[in-house]
Amino acid sequence: MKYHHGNLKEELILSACIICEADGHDRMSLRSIAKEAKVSQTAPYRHFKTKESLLAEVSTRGFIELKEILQNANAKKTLSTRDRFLEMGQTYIEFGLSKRNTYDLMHSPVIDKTQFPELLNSAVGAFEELVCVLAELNPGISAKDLDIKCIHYWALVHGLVGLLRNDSLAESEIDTKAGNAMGLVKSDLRSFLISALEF
Amino acid sequence: MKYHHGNLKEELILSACIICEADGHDRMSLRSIAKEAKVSQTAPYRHFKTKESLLAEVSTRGFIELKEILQNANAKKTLSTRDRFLEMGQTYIEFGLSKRNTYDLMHSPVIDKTQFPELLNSAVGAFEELVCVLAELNPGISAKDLDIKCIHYWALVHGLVGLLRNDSLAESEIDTKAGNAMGLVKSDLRSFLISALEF
DNA sequence: TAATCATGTTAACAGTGTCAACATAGGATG
DNA sequence: CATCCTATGTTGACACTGTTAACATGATTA
Repeated sequence: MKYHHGNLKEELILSACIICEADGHDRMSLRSIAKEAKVSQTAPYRHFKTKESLLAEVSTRGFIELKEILQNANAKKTLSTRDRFLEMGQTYIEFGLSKRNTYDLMHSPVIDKTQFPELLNSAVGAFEELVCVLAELNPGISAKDLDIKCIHYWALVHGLVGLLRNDSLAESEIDTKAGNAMGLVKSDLRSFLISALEF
Repeated sequence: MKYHHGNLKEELILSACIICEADGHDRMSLRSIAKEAKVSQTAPYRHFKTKESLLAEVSTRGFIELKEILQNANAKKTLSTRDRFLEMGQTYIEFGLSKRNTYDLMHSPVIDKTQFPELLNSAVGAFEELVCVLAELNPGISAKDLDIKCIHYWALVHGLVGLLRNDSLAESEIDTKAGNAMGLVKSDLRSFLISALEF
């Protein structure tokens, strides 16, 4: 049995990604990850200065994956620009709903993005996918208006994920207007996005 | 010196509100709150079954305050419906930015809202303020379309807060498009909301 | 007055992130 | 080849956390 693991850093990150998505980043302990890699509790400290920096790595991978699937959605060249845009919106929201805990980590304030340039870059990268379609969708738009449109739609899908993530509202047994509306949107995301487009 | 505190529950909640906003809910410990109330570490457990339930109380008060300030914004009867709507949007966003940590707690998944009916009610209450203005702003709108509009704007402001909260993007030294756009929106929130209205 | 209940206390448990001190594997250097 | 250095691992410890159990006392009620 060799003393050195050989690939510990990567294995720790992968374990962290899995545990983080399974249990939520706040329930994830460095020790449990170390144990899963069959390594001592403090071994991770040879690769990550702090727990936060490991989480930053997980978050970064989340943004990278997000960027990739957004790119894929935008790469369906048989679709019209408008349809690709809708596809991207749907893709984003589905990512936020299926990778709940990872998505949560990605937007959690426990990680100070300014301290992790790579993380910041990956986050910006995902955002810029949206800029691309919107620029294509609105030829001749001024830079300022494009910026505003980007923020608008980014906020829209991001906010929508935040709301839909709240099962408490969407699936609340209390029959509130909010609950109804949420269910309505959730059941037909595409229609909602279209109507949002036409606002 | 009396053995019984007399008003411990309320004092704990108030302390929790302060500490939570100051340090963030994840850095807040029950023990520190107990210490601040000059009471033993386990005294809070006579009033709160778990830390989560104390946080739920803090969150509830956040939503109640949010509802109040939204109501206040909507109560400025000298303003047009449209201006009141804009006022509410601005109010919401400012709340999210000034009470960062509280806002974060209110939307944090660490609290399972389904387990705290009072919290759920307060959250729905705030939402319904938006429903009111939008109904007034769009007379004769169908129930379904109203629902969709509500979700749309709620998601928009909620998402915008989420993005603006990320100082990493808004104040990033990296001169990205995202950063530029964010600063643009932040500097003139009202214009942004107006343009969002006209989309 | 006596009994009960709400509300406080102390002691302890298992779990956490993190650090210091130590040990060895494997490559670089003489 | 021998030696040293650095990367990477280990053990042990610290202060802190949420939470429970067992106990004590203040206030209320019969």
